Amino acid sequence: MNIGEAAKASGISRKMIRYYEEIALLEPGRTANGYRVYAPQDIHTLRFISAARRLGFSVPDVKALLALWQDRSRSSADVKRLTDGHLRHLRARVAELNAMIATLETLAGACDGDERPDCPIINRIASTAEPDPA
Amino acid sequence: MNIGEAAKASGISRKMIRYYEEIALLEPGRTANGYRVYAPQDIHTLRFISAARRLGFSVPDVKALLALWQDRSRSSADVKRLTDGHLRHLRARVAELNAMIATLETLAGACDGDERPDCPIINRIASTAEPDPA
DNA sequence: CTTGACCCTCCCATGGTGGTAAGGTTCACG
DNA sequence: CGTGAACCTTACCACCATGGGAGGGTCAAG
Repeated sequence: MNIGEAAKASGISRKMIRYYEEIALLEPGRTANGYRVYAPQDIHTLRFISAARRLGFSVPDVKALLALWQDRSRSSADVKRLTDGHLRHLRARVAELNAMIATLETLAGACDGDERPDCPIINRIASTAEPDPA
Repeated sequence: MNIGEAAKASGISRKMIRYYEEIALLEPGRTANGYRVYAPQDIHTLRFISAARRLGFSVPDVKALLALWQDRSRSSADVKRLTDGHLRHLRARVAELNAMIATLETLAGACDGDERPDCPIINRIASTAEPDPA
């Protein structure tokens, strides 16, 4: 299986497949002329990577997950620990984004959105930016 | 005002202040020996940038906001349009993250987290990754 | 005059992803 | 058998933000 077919089979671009190899997430074989060859197990690994990425795991986390996956003597506690850390990260990010959304919704709701220059959104950003009264 | 003082006054690192200058968000003066000099207006601009970044606006968006801020004949509709676009982006991102969180919470909830290898989290990622039955 | 605290520019790294250029290979069709 | 398309290879560059560091200039206080 060539890299092009592997890309189709895994839904990962050729570029990213080469990148994942570069950072040692997988190690496909090579033909005599240097072409990468993907065995079914490599495709499975690529799809594992893709699934983990879709769950938002960082590439280093994916690397750790792959190692755990391939380690038959892993403890599920390790997987759970990694997942819980990732969940904390995701929840923190969502909280940040929700705070931004709340502020922006308030401001946008107060903005007339007409042809006049007066705008609470930009006023708010500018006033937050005013020099310290100190 | 030197870059160090500007950094303290704006809460933006020296590195980023130079970067913002490089991408033409501001243009401080220079002393004879090449040191950057920040006027009060520059500090205000830096703080504007910081406030907009904290609201999650991308640097290109911040550039547009700065231009609108400095344009006394702007229409508030332009500001609102930009903000609404940003809001859509934020909401979409939150929805993605929430979907990941929901899946991961379910899986983590079903994972014993003990010393045994069996783990629904990794099983799920691996089975999502199985070859197409096709 | 030395020392320490600044400042300068230039390069490198990250995390993921895309592009592109210059070259080699393989295959099917004529 | 030749040739062109469709692959493959490596090696760069880009993005967005941000941080680090090297190597060197400047300035003020002691």
